[in-house]
Amino acid sequence: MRKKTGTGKKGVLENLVLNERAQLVLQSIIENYIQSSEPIGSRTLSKSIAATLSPATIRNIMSDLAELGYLIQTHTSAGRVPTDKAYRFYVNSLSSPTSVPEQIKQKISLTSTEQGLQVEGILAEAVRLLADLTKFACVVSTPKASVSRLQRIELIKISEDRILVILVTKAGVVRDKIIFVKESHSQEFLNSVAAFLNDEFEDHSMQEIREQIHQSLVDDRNRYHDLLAHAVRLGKKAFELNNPGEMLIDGQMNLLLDSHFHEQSSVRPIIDAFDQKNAILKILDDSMKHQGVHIFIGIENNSKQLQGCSLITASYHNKQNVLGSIGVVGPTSMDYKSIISMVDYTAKILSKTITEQSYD
Amino acid sequence: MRKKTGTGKKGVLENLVLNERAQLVLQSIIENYIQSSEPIGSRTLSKSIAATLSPATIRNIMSDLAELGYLIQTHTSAGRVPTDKAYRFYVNSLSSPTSVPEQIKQKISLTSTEQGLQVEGILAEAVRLLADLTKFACVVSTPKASVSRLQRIELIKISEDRILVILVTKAGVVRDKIIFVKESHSQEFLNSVAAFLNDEFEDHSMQEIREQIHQSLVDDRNRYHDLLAHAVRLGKKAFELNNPGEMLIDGQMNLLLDSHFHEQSSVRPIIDAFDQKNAILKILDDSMKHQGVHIFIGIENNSKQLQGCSLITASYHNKQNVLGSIGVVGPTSMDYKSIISMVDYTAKILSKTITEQSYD
DNA sequence: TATTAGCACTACCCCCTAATGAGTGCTAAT
DNA sequence: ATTAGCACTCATTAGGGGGTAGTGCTAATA
Repeated sequence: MRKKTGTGKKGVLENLVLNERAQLVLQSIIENYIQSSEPIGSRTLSKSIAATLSPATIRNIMSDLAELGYLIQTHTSAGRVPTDKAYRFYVNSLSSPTSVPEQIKQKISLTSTEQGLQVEGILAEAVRLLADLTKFACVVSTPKASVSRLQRIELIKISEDRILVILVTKAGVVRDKIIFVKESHSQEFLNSVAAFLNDEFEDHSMQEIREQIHQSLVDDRNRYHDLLAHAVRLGKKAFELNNPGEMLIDGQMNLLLDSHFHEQSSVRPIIDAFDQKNAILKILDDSMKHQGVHIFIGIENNSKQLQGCSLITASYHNKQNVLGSIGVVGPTSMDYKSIISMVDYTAKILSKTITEQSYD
Repeated sequence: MRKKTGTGKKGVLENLVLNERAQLVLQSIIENYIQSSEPIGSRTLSKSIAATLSPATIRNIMSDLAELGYLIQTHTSAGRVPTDKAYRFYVNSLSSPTSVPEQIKQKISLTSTEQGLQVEGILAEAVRLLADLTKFACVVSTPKASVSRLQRIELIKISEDRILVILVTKAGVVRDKIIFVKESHSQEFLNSVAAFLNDEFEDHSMQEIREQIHQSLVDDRNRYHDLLAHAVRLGKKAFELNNPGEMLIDGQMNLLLDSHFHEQSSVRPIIDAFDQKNAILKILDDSMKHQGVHIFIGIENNSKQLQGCSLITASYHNKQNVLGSIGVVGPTSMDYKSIISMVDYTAKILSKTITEQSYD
């Protein structure tokens, strides 16, 4: 801690804003640390920094930065390490995502449409790609059922008491599920029910459909209309929420092998978070609310388990709707600049690919 | 190495078969090592072993066992560690799978059928369950497309140039895929094509179907029959192999956190094997050929990457066919006895669950 | 007044050493 | 055939010293 020697002395602090030089030093520390993941000392910094400043001057600045909570020391005679607050400063100071190097752009391309894969397949390819590029763990949330709009429903009689329901959404997601019925229906009958449901609900969101069906169930008039009554009852079952695997994960292993996590124990809670899914899903959901890249740094995460890492996410969409988000989970000391641009670019390519094969 | 002192002296070796006491010692070493994963010395063993043998005697026996390749020393003055050959001996000496403790049996139950999940969902639950129980990595191969028999095919017009193909197999696997066509077909026409294909191919294996379709393509006569010609052409596309994710993996992380793998570096090749999939798939495939539990110990694996671990697998089936295998990937020093019984029991429950919801 | 050189101080890291102890192989006694 | 005894090996641990990268403070300097 640096002693203030006079009343007029202000150090790096001026109206709670870092002065320019302090910003430069902080940024330099962060960039150095991101590269080496080892505490940065004043001497090292004095060499690597653009402006010519002596180690002593830098020490003074660093001392102030430490006092303001941007830096910490692991022990007395060690160099300094950026805090989450520092990363937040750093990230905010970055403007919009920088453009991705051409050679990496070439790697980011999704070929799965050619193989007739559906959305899930495309997502799987995207998340794998991003994991390979960033060398961190990556996640992508599958399109939310509630916002997806119906393209087509099909009912197929599989056995006397089982009906296969196929739901195709405008975004190109195909969901199949089997429902059990007490009474047997002929395929012809199922066809008319399906036709009715298609007529009634095409282009409606799943959420709306469920609500309307619920409404109809309450409504007594339907009871006397045979087709309608069955349609409503089957429809209720068919549109009931089933969300198998709301997110895809890839590259978890990268975390364990990453040098930024010096100790295994620090990765453990993150792994647990992956297993439980909900904390990460929450973040992916949140990031769907606004355009562009979102950054969640360590301590800022509501989930305790995720306070040892940072997430960088971006939503993907088709022509009509925001469908989900894709993101990277890595150490707080990750290379934000390049990761941000990769996530941004990948999300854009993903959106483009999905839009191309959507049905509207 | 123990010096042979006379012509009549035989040590533990008698006609290339270990004598009873040597077997006991070896077994005891292995069981100790499985528990502690630390080299076993003669003194430790002398205490834990049932028969009363002095450390010196045990040393002699151990020396012989080492000479025969059952044990190795990490260094001169260290205790001894079982080799893969020793594990093979140990595993062979175990009779059939021992029964699973009641309290674990209760944990092994698959609830996903109640939620209307299909085969993939059941497999996912099974592999997760097994990973949780064993604390190792687990894999399961999805039913092989080639042996699955057709229950139903459905063609749904999605847009002018896209048709959604739904394949339902007797085992209850639903596969959907989108095929692209140059000329537009009406839904009615697609229905008759589907009806034709269903008539023709129900209960045939995918393999057979592909072959017959190929045959028909060569056959000139079909050219003049419009429906037939289209059916054949669409059918060809529909039945073309697409195998998204032929195996499901869970619990990879367990390996990295396991104490048996002292060094991270030893897990690396295994992780790579998971990524590449084919080596593990090969083993799962092989294990489908015979009933019961299969054990692959370290060096016995053809794949170099897998020589640092053991696999325990068992096939699962429905009433008619062997469908795939489920297995555990763990250290060569895993607790074979209990893992074997868990895999065995899980595979049986899995078979039962799948059989119940198969269509024949 | 801001910057910097100088200096005392701190604590980690690395290397060396010595002591410890678990384990072995061999031999001779039982 | 078994075991007690003994010399020997070698990993592991603890302790000590030198080196080093870093700090904070003070006083000199521009």
